[in-house]
Amino acid sequence: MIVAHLDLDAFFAAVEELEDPDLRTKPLVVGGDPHGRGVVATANYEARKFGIHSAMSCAEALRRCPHSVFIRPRHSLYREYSQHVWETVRGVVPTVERTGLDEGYLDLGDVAEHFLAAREVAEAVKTVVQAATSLTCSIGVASSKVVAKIASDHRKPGGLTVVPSGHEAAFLAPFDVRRLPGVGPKAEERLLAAGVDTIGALAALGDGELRAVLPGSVGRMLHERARGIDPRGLEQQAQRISLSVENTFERDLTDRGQLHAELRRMAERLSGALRDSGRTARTVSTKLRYSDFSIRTRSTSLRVGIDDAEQIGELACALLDRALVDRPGALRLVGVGVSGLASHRQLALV
DNA sequence: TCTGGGGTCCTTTATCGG
DNA sequence: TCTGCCGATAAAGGACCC
Repeated sequence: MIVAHLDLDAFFAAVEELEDPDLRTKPLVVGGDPHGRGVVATANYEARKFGIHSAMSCAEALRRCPHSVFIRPRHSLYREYSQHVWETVRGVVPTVERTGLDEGYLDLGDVAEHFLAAREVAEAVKTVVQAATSLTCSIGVASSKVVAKIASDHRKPGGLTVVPSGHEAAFLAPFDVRRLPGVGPKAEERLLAAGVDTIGALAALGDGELRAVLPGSVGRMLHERARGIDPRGLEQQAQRISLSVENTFERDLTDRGQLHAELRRMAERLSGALRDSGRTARTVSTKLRYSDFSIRTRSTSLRVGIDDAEQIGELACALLDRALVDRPGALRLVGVGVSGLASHRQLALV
């Protein structure tokens, strides 16, 4: 297997720069309101010089660089650019698995029989993407998804990193363990506490130590990936299995009338999305986030699918009330989700 | 005054019928 | 009647990703 991971550089910010070239020389933050509770979605490289990065609160970003330009994300615009990018990529490499608007895997085994040829194909992809969209990307090429993904991030922006087969473990070894996909804040904390700070150190762990630090199937999988072993192939684009809407309030809310009104607005949006796609949902879930950031969810399933805003809203409000009886308190966020989706016309009995 | 919004997948626990 | 146990399914929570 020869697979490439392609990642568009600072995608949202790069698109905004194309739309308004004056932004190119300025620190740019695409995200929420810097005076509210938003976080940074993407910062351009000018802003990153000030230590601003994704997931940072916008208030913090403003503090670090008071003359930053803040822009709200324009997702439909990014979708258009993304579509153009991936159409262009498919012109060179037909088998592609998109994993986000701005990233995906390319099957180079289809078009190159060795890593030397794969490098040239990857160069060609970068060139055509830049020519077609003026966007730059970084690409990693390797024998597995996990190695390709880390390689694409290795030399950003605009980088190309090829890891020939046989060199996977040595390539991965020096990186911080947090760089391994699947290691989030929790796993990182456990690993660091056990003195495991690099991917190489994780790879070198014995079975017993591994089970003590990261028990279960997650631990085994991460241990394998740390050695560059990753059996995943490219997948077909999967169907959506859930839809949800959520909103964080400017200030925490306790008023049930206001909360219900918010849920009903969200139900309207979900109903619209369901109807637009000709689907119904069997399960409705309500999510609550309290002032202390803890999360509760309540869900209920019906025997038949629904797409009606009234019904979804009614159920969502009832679930909220139930949750608030179990645990009263001020809420900073509520959300509604639907799952158990089925297509209208082809009610396939399984 | 920290900490978004959209998702997926996995694990644990509760519940129910046999 | 009481008590496991098994398997299925729903509900809830948690971790993670972009």
